[in-house]
Amino acid sequence: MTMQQAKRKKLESKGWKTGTVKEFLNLTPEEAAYIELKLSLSESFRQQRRNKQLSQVEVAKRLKSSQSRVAKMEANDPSVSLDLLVKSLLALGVSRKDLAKAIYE
Amino acid sequence: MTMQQAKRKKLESKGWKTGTVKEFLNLTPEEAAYIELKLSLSESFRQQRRNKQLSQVEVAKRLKSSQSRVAKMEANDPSVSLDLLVKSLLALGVSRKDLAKAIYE
DNA sequence: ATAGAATATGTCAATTTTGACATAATGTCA
DNA sequence: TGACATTATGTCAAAATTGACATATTCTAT
Repeated sequence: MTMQQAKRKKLESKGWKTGTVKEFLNLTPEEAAYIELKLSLSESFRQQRRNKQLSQVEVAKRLKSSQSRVAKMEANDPSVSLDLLVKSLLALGVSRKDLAKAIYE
Repeated sequence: MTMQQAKRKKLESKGWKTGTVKEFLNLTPEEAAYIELKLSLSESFRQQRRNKQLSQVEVAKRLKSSQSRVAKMEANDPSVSLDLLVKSLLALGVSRKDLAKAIYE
Protein backbone atom coordinates (compact mmCIF):
# COMPACT_ATOMS: atom_id res chain seq x y z
CA MET A 1 0.00 0.00 0.00
CA THR A 2 1.47 3.32 -1.05
CA MET A 3 1.53 6.35 1.21
CA GLN A 4 -1.07 8.09 -0.89
CA GLN A 5 -3.43 5.16 -0.66
CA ALA A 6 -3.05 5.11 3.09
CA LYS A 7 -3.88 8.78 3.38
CA ARG A 8 -6.79 8.39 1.06
CA LYS A 9 -8.24 5.59 3.08
CA LYS A 10 -7.81 7.59 6.25
CA LEU A 11 -9.75 10.48 4.80
CA GLU A 12 -12.45 8.45 3.14
CA SER A 13 -13.10 6.56 6.32
CA LYS A 14 -14.18 9.80 7.91
CA GLY A 15 -16.47 12.59 6.82
CA TRP A 16 -14.31 13.54 3.90
CA LYS A 17 -16.17 11.54 1.33
CA THR A 18 -14.45 11.10 -1.96
CA GLY A 19 -17.08 13.10 -3.75
CA THR A 20 -17.07 15.89 -1.25
CA VAL A 21 -13.42 16.75 -1.23
CA LYS A 22 -13.09 15.52 -4.79
CA GLU A 23 -10.43 12.96 -5.37
CA PHE A 24 -7.74 13.26 -2.75
CA LEU A 25 -5.08 12.80 -5.36
CA ASN A 26 -6.45 15.69 -7.39
CA LEU A 27 -6.30 18.23 -4.60
CA THR A 28 -4.10 21.22 -5.06
CA PRO A 29 -1.07 21.18 -2.79
CA GLU A 30 -2.60 23.75 -0.47
CA GLU A 31 -5.89 21.92 -0.22
CA ALA A 32 -4.05 18.75 0.62
CA ALA A 33 -1.86 20.53 3.14
CA TYR A 34 -4.89 22.01 4.82
CA ILE A 35 -6.66 18.68 5.14
CA GLU A 36 -3.59 16.88 6.38
CA LEU A 37 -3.04 19.67 8.85
CA LYS A 38 -6.47 19.21 10.31
CA LEU A 39 -5.94 15.49 10.41
CA SER A 40 -2.75 15.91 12.38
CA LEU A 41 -4.39 18.22 14.88
CA SER A 42 -7.34 15.93 15.18
CA GLU A 43 -5.06 13.03 15.98
CA SER A 44 -3.04 15.09 18.41
CA PHE A 45 -6.18 16.06 20.19
CA ARG A 46 -7.33 12.49 20.67
CA GLN A 47 -3.88 11.56 21.82
CA GLN A 48 -3.83 14.36 24.36
CA ARG A 49 -7.20 13.42 25.70
CA ARG A 50 -6.25 9.77 26.06
CA ASN A 51 -2.95 10.61 27.69
CA LYS A 52 -4.89 12.52 30.27
CA GLN A 53 -7.28 9.59 30.72
CA LEU A 54 -10.29 11.74 30.02
CA SER A 55 -13.54 10.67 28.41
CA GLN A 56 -15.03 12.78 25.65
CA VAL A 57 -17.67 13.90 28.10
CA GLU A 58 -15.05 15.13 30.54
CA VAL A 59 -13.08 16.96 27.90
CA ALA A 60 -16.24 18.48 26.54
CA LYS A 61 -16.97 19.90 29.96
CA ARG A 62 -13.53 21.48 30.15
CA LEU A 63 -13.96 23.00 26.72
CA LYS A 64 -17.51 24.07 27.42
CA SER A 65 -18.54 22.07 24.43
CA SER A 66 -20.38 18.81 23.96
CA GLN A 67 -19.44 15.18 23.68
CA SER A 68 -20.72 15.01 20.16
CA ARG A 69 -18.56 17.89 19.06
CA VAL A 70 -15.54 16.31 20.68
CA ALA A 71 -16.29 13.12 18.82
CA LYS A 72 -16.46 15.10 15.61
CA MET A 73 -13.16 16.76 16.34
CA GLU A 74 -11.55 13.39 16.72
CA ALA A 75 -13.32 12.06 13.66
CA ASN A 76 -11.92 14.99 11.69
CA ASP A 77 -15.42 15.92 10.68
CA PRO A 78 -15.63 18.61 7.99
CA SER A 79 -17.81 20.71 10.26
CA VAL A 80 -14.90 21.18 12.66
CA SER A 81 -12.72 24.23 12.18
CA LEU A 82 -9.03 24.64 12.68
CA ASP A 83 -9.95 27.27 15.22
CA LEU A 84 -11.79 24.77 17.34
CA LEU A 85 -9.03 22.20 17.13
CA VAL A 86 -6.33 24.67 18.05
CA LYS A 87 -8.31 26.25 20.87
CA SER A 88 -9.05 22.81 22.22
CA LEU A 89 -5.46 21.69 22.12
CA LEU A 90 -4.41 24.85 23.91
CA ALA A 91 -7.14 24.25 26.48
CA LEU A 92 -5.69 20.81 27.10
CA GLY A 93 -2.44 22.47 27.98
CA VAL A 94 -0.54 21.97 24.76
CA SER A 95 2.11 24.63 24.39
CA ARG A 96 2.60 26.67 21.30
CA LYS A 97 5.80 24.83 20.75
CA ASP A 98 4.10 21.44 20.86
CA LEU A 99 1.41 22.79 18.61
CA ALA A 100 3.99 23.72 16.04
CA LYS A 101 5.42 20.26 16.40
CA ALA A 102 2.02 18.68 15.87
CA ILE A 103 1.55 20.78 12.79
CA TYR A 104 4.76 19.79 11.16
CA GLU A 105 4.82 16.07 10.61
CA MET B 1 8.37 49.35 28.23
CA THR B 2 7.87 45.79 29.35
CA MET B 3 7.11 42.97 26.98
CA GLN B 4 3.59 42.70 28.25
CA GLN B 5 2.95 46.36 27.68
CA ALA B 6 4.23 46.08 24.14
CA LYS B 7 1.93 43.19 23.41
CA ARG B 8 -0.97 44.95 24.97
CA LYS B 9 -0.44 48.03 22.88
CA LYS B 10 -0.20 45.90 19.78
CA LEU B 11 -3.52 44.28 20.52
CA GLU B 12 -5.32 47.39 21.62
CA SER B 13 -4.23 49.23 18.54
CA LYS B 14 -6.24 46.77 16.50
CA GLY B 15 -9.71 45.37 16.83
CA TRP B 16 -8.99 43.68 20.13
CA LYS B 17 -10.27 46.45 22.29
CA THR B 18 -9.45 46.16 25.94
CA GLY B 19 -13.08 45.71 26.86
CA THR B 20 -13.67 43.11 24.20
CA VAL B 21 -10.96 40.65 25.08
CA LYS B 22 -11.01 41.77 28.67
CA GLU B 23 -7.72 42.85 30.05
CA PHE B 24 -4.91 41.26 28.16
CA LEU B 25 -3.05 40.58 31.34
CA ASN B 26 -6.03 38.73 32.78
CA LEU B 27 -6.36 36.29 29.93
CA THR B 28 -5.94 32.64 30.71
CA PRO B 29 -2.75 31.19 29.25
CA GLU B 30 -4.67 29.47 26.49
CA GLU B 31 -6.59 32.58 25.56
CA ALA B 32 -3.36 34.50 25.40
CA ALA B 33 -1.69 31.76 23.38
CA TYR B 34 -4.55 31.74 20.92
CA ILE B 35 -4.45 35.48 20.38
CA GLU B 36 -0.70 35.58 20.06
CA LEU B 37 -0.90 32.71 17.62
CA LYS B 38 -3.26 34.62 15.40
CA LEU B 39 -1.06 37.65 15.68
CA SER B 40 1.94 35.68 14.50
CA LEU B 41 0.06 34.27 11.53
CA SER B 42 -1.32 37.65 10.69
CA GLU B 43 2.18 39.09 10.63
CA SER B 44 3.51 36.19 8.62
CA PHE B 45 0.78 36.73 6.10
CA ARG B 46 1.59 40.38 5.59
CA GLN B 47 5.25 39.52 5.33
CA GLN B 48 4.57 36.89 2.70
CA ARG B 49 2.46 39.25 0.69
CA ARG B 50 5.07 41.99 0.80
CA ASN B 51 7.88 39.62 -0.07
CA LYS B 52 5.93 38.73 -3.16
CA GLN B 53 5.35 42.41 -3.93
CA LEU B 54 1.65 41.97 -4.10
CA SER B 55 -1.01 44.51 -3.21
CA GLN B 56 -3.92 43.50 -1.03
CA VAL B 57 -6.13 43.65 -4.10
CA GLU B 58 -3.90 41.20 -5.95
CA VAL B 59 -3.69 38.79 -3.05
CA ALA B 60 -7.43 39.00 -2.56
CA LYS B 61 -7.89 37.92 -6.15
CA ARG B 62 -5.65 34.89 -5.64
CA LEU B 63 -7.53 33.93 -2.52
CA LYS B 64 -10.92 34.60 -4.10
CA SER B 65 -11.56 37.01 -1.30
CA SER B 66 -11.72 40.77 -1.05
CA GLN B 67 -9.27 43.56 -0.31
CA SER B 68 -11.11 44.48 2.83
CA ARG B 69 -10.88 40.99 4.19
CA VAL B 70 -7.19 40.86 3.43
CA ALA B 71 -6.78 44.13 5.28
CA LYS B 72 -8.61 42.62 8.21
CA MET B 73 -6.39 39.56 8.16
CA GLU B 74 -3.36 41.76 8.40
CA ALA B 75 -4.97 43.91 11.05
CA ASN B 76 -5.60 40.77 13.08
CA ASP B 77 -9.27 41.65 13.17
CA PRO B 78 -11.35 39.50 15.55
CA SER B 79 -13.64 38.56 12.70
CA VAL B 80 -10.81 36.66 11.02
CA SER B 81 -10.48 32.98 11.79
CA LEU B 82 -7.40 30.87 12.15
CA ASP B 83 -8.80 28.85 9.30
CA LEU B 84 -8.71 31.80 6.98
CA LEU B 85 -5.22 32.79 8.00
CA VAL B 86 -3.86 29.29 7.58
CA LYS B 87 -5.60 28.68 4.28
CA SER B 88 -4.33 31.99 3.01
CA LEU B 89 -0.77 31.31 4.03
CA LEU B 90 -0.92 27.93 2.33
CA ALA B 91 -2.36 29.59 -0.76
CA LEU B 92 0.62 31.93 -0.82
CA GLY B 93 2.83 28.89 -1.01
CA VAL B 94 3.92 28.61 2.58
CA SER B 95 4.84 25.04 3.41
CA ARG B 96 3.58 23.18 6.39
CA LYS B 97 7.05 23.34 7.79
CA ASP B 98 7.21 27.11 7.49
CA LEU B 99 3.75 27.31 8.95
CA ALA B 100 4.93 25.43 12.00
CA LYS B 101 7.84 27.79 12.19
CA ALA B 102 5.56 30.81 12.03
CA ILE B 103 3.45 29.34 14.77
CA TYR B 104 6.29 28.78 17.15
CA GLU B 105 7.87 32.11 17.94
C1' DA C 1 -0.04 70.39 -2.74
C1' DT C 2 -2.57 67.04 -5.41
C1' DA C 3 -3.80 62.84 -7.94
C1' DG C 4 -4.02 58.20 -7.71
C1' DA C 5 -2.75 53.89 -5.57
C1' DA C 6 -2.91 51.29 -1.52
C1' DT C 7 -4.76 50.22 2.77
C1' DA C 8 -8.24 50.64 6.56
C1' DT C 9 -12.90 50.55 8.56
C1' DG C 10 -17.87 49.81 8.91
C1' DT C 11 -21.81 47.18 7.48
C1' DC C 12 -24.48 43.28 6.01
C1' DA C 13 -26.64 39.10 3.83
C1' DA C 14 -25.10 34.56 2.96
C1' DT C 15 -22.55 30.79 4.41
C1' DT C 16 -20.19 28.10 7.94
C1' DT C 17 -19.38 26.62 12.50
C1' DT C 18 -21.17 25.92 17.04
C1' DG C 19 -23.16 23.55 21.23
C1' DA C 20 -26.85 20.83 22.21
C1' DC C 21 -29.88 17.18 21.86
C1' DA C 22 -31.50 12.48 20.48
C1' DT C 23 -30.21 8.24 19.42
C1' DA C 24 -27.26 4.62 17.49
C1' DA C 25 -23.17 1.98 17.74
C1' DT C 26 -19.31 0.15 20.16
C1' DG C 27 -16.65 -1.08 24.10
C1' DT C 28 -16.01 -3.05 28.91
C1' DC C 29 -16.52 -5.93 32.57
C1' DA C 30 -18.88 -8.95 35.81
C1' DT D 1 -25.33 -12.62 28.32
C1' DG D 2 -26.65 -7.89 29.78
C1' DA D 3 -26.09 -3.55 32.22
C1' DC D 4 -23.47 0.53 31.75
C1' DA D 5 -20.04 3.62 30.03
C1' DT D 6 -18.09 5.54 26.06
C1' DT D 7 -18.01 7.01 21.47
C1' DA D 8 -20.34 7.96 16.91
C1' DT D 9 -23.76 10.11 13.86
C1' DG D 10 -27.60 13.04 12.40
C1' DT D 11 -30.05 17.30 12.97
C1' DC D 12 -30.86 22.08 14.02
C1' DA D 13 -31.22 26.87 15.84
C1' DA D 14 -27.94 30.21 17.37
C1' DA D 15 -23.63 32.28 16.81
C1' DA D 16 -19.54 33.32 14.19
C1' DT D 17 -17.18 34.03 9.83
C1' DT D 18 -17.27 35.20 5.01
C1' DG D 19 -16.91 38.03 0.65
C1' DA D 20 -18.59 42.10 -0.98
C1' DC D 21 -19.51 46.78 -1.07
C1' DA D 22 -19.10 51.73 0.26
C1' DT D 23 -16.28 54.89 2.00
C1' DA D 24 -12.48 56.79 4.76
C1' DT D 25 -7.74 57.14 5.57
C1' DT D 26 -2.88 56.82 4.50
C1' DC D 27 0.91 56.38 1.35
C1' DT D 28 3.73 57.69 -2.85
C1' DA D 29 4.84 59.90 -6.47
C1' DT D 30 5.37 64.16 -9.10
